[in-house]
Amino acid sequence: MSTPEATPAGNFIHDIIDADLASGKVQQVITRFPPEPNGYLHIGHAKSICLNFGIAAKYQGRCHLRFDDTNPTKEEQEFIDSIMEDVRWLGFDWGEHLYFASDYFEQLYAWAVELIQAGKAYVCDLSADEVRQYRGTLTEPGKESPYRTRSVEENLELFGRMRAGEFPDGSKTLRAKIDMASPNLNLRDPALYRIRRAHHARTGDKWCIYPMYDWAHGQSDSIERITHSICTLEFENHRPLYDWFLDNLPVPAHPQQIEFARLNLTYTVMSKRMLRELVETSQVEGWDDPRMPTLAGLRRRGFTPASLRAFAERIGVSKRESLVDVTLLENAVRDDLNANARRVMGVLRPLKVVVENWPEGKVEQLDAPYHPEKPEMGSRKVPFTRELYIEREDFMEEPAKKFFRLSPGKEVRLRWAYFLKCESVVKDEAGEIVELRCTIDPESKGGTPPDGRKVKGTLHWVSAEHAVEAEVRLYDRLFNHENPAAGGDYKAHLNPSSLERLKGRLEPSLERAKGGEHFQFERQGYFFADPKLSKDGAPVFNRVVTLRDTWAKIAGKE
RNA sequence: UGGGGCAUCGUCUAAAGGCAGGACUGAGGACUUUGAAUCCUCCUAUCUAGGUUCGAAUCCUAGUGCCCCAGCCA
Repeated sequence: MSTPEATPAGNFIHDIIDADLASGKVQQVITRFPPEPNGYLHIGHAKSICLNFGIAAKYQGRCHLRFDDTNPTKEEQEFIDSIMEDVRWLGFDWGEHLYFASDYFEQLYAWAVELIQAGKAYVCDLSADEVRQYRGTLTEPGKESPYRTRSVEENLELFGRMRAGEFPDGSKTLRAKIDMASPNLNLRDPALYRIRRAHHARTGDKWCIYPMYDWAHGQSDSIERITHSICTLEFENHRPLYDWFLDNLPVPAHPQQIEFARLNLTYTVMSKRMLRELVETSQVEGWDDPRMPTLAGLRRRGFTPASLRAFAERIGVSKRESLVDVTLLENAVRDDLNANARRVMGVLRPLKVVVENWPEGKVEQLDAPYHPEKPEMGSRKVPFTRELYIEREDFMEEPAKKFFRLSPGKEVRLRWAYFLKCESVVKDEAGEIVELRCTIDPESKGGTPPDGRKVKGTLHWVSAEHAVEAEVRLYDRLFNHENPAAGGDYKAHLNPSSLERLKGRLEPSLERAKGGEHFQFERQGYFFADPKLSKDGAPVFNRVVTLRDTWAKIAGKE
């Protein structure tokens, strides 16, 4: 069991566990994360993973990884693999406690037989349509199935033949005999088994009957001696059924189901259906597209496991449905990368600068520290030459109020280099600025002139001759609506400019950047060398998140 | 309209009858070789109406609003 960081800050589930420990109801806390392998994990799952593994760590218990693989028509090995990879990447370790609900199929079958013997389950021949008719509605009770009164012997025989494959798919179900008049629809004789000739990723063609979620989940929890079975709010209505099974079966333990509110994040969608649709309709480049809220996507974008854990910690856990502001996530990754990412310089939209008083051909290697607060991170050399690029938006011919970057006659500092003064502006026939003629103060080498004069602006820059050209991908939110799933047509809210690809001019050290490395491009944001796209000597950078931009705020107000 | 849940700053989330606290956001300032980071200051909340109580976010009553449930999905 790994424990990434100490994580107190309690929630209502911790309170329940504290009470159970205090009363002696449980000695060791055991939780589980139970994904269905029918899709990729997303940040909502990360909340659950952090909760369950976090509890195990806090109480020195353990957390199992259990795949809820009871529906072979939807589940695939690809998803099993990706889920394990994602949980590990997030920083959690289930040790030897990897389980599959399908491991329990035999035991589940035996319990079903016992339920039949106890007169509490029966084989029903109603079609799916008929079952729906018989179920009643929210306000009216259901009708009992005509097959409800079959004898134990007949049920046993029929159930055995269901398993043996004697009946066609969908022709029969095994149902619990509970109460067709219950106001809780889950208790109106729920199906336990359906007949489905489908190849299962783990059991192959051994079975043609498969257990339903409700029948499998609680018993699986019990087999694994889970003490606290934590799930999302929509399963609250299932808890009476969860308990009914455990109360009516000779199970080894009766775990406690606890529900919490799932995560919703602004400017994205979280439903598996919608995410799948985005992938299948090529709105994104795949499950791991850096704009996706999947763990694979966030990982490729450059989010760190620590930042996701910190985010989970900050949003807390409760039963209130909420829509968490995505800036919380963005700030979590800024915090992590601010502390740990090397600073480098890269110009995204270049504007040429000619330093008139710098000799042609002269190259000076200047020392530039990698982190302003962590000298132990070392430094690299950046070449200074007569022709440079600066950021286009760092120059204004007619400066706005409070603009203290470069403009005609004004002086700024080039980071780690010299003070630079703009002498004149060169334009093309169309009136576009194509070049700046400037001079530097040779006395100001390193960035501090001996006369002690100050400048308000410091600019990043790169030597034109030495610049490495690399693809830089500027990612923005996938949707331009705070809650795209709310209205119905979420695709109408897709942000058309969620990806901008451009050719950056980067400082030479970046040519050696390896896929998987993080950087701060100073004054721009945090970037990540895409592990999938980067090649040796040809990195591709994803923008994880911009830096906070006070200037944009000021400029926006003017 | 049956049943199950949930209502606290803009957003999340604490407070188990005793000063409504924290984080993020926002506003202002200090510092700054990143308009970043850091530091300081400040603003903003108990769904409504009654009741119990010396005292209510918390207990009671009656409302209101939102979410979930009619898969042989999970």
